Amino acid sequence: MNAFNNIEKKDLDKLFKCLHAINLNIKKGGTIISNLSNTDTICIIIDGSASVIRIDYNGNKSLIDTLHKDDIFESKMFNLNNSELSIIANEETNVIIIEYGKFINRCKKNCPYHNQFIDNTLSIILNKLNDNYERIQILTKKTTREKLREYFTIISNKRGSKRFRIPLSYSDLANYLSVDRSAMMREIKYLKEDNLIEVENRIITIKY
Amino acid sequence: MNAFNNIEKKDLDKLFKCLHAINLNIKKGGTIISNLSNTDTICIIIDGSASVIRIDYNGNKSLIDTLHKDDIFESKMFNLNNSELSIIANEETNVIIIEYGKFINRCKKNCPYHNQFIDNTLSIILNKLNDNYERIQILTKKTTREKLREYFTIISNKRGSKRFRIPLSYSDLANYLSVDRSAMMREIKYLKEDNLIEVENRIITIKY
DNA sequence: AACATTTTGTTGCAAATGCAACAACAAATA
DNA sequence: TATTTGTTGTTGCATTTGCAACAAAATGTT
Repeated sequence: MNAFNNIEKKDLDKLFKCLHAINLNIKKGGTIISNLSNTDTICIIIDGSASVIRIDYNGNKSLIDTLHKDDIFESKMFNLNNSELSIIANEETNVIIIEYGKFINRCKKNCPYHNQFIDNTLSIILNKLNDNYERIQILTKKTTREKLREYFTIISNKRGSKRFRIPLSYSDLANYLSVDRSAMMREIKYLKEDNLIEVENRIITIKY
Repeated sequence: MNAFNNIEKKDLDKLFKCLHAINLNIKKGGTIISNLSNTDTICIIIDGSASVIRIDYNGNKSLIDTLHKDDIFESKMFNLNNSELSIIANEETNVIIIEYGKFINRCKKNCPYHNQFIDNTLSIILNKLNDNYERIQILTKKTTREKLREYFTIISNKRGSKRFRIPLSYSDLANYLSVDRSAMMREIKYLKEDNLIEVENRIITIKY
């Protein structure tokens, strides 16, 4: 799913004009958006990836989210009172920037492609919300074992198979689950010993 | 903020007709929506409150979210593959049910109130997304102490004061932070002893 | 007012977890 | 190809945490 799904090529140009969309190419490490408090903008990742970073009043940085191809960022999503937000490109990244007002206020003509665009955007945002609920579902589990099992069943259900490849490195998975990596590796070992899963590299098989 | 903000009373009836909106009054314990897999619906809580409950393949129930007045529920938010979802009224609750298709496909007339309604809805959803990011920000902290401090600073920033009343009982707070209640009480005691906070019932003062 | 129910405060103890530290690989880069 | 950088696997140990269990307050209900 992407924000321009089901919009014909010939209409895209019209849409971009209507939205006053700005194309940006940002090199690795470059800042896509900073200091969001003032501007209400939508940012669509065309390709590449970026990190959403929060800088609190003490100057501590924390990674809030990672944006990938087709992802949408909107300032209201991260309304982190009293702290600054930056979006930094993790690699060469192309984005489209749109002012929120231009996005939401359709012109009088009621162009079908603008409606389609809003429809797509809403879908992507609802999907993001779903991802968050999934993560909360995992993070609220008390033990590392429960977190792993919840994560594995979610992936397994998505793929429709008890055998699947996890889409993260084990280091990244530990971060996602918010547990110590070494403790997580230990727990995976125990899950294997208890014959609940099988592991070959990043391919997991659930045995129950 | 509520989904019908800035829509005039006289337009509301037209909007409801246009949306084919259904009003429901559900008594305490009653089911608002169940078995969501098939229907793509939007549910707006007019007053009362409700619990979003997930029932997994083993029949285990877990509370996913609590809906309050003005909250919006959309099935795509909880696209929990392979498990059922129910929304149960926690008290007498009035809701409005709208089919997603009717919501997103504006009629040819491009009625301003329909646009306003979509605008409002998107705002509420973005706000929900923000709430989720806040909770994830808290849940990814490793220790109970860090979770508490993160929670306190978020509330403090929202209220614009170092002294504030927490909007939850301590039992509910423990649930929200996903920590053991007794362990949390112990940690609050330590925070007091270390002179980092002051506590009078549910009023907290941050001392740094 | 009497009763039941929920919330709060506290503690000992066992279990789970983070941390530090290191070695073996694998992958990316010069 | 050599070298640097990142990932995986493992362990001992101190700390944190969940759990169980109980009493005291507070709150809600008849």
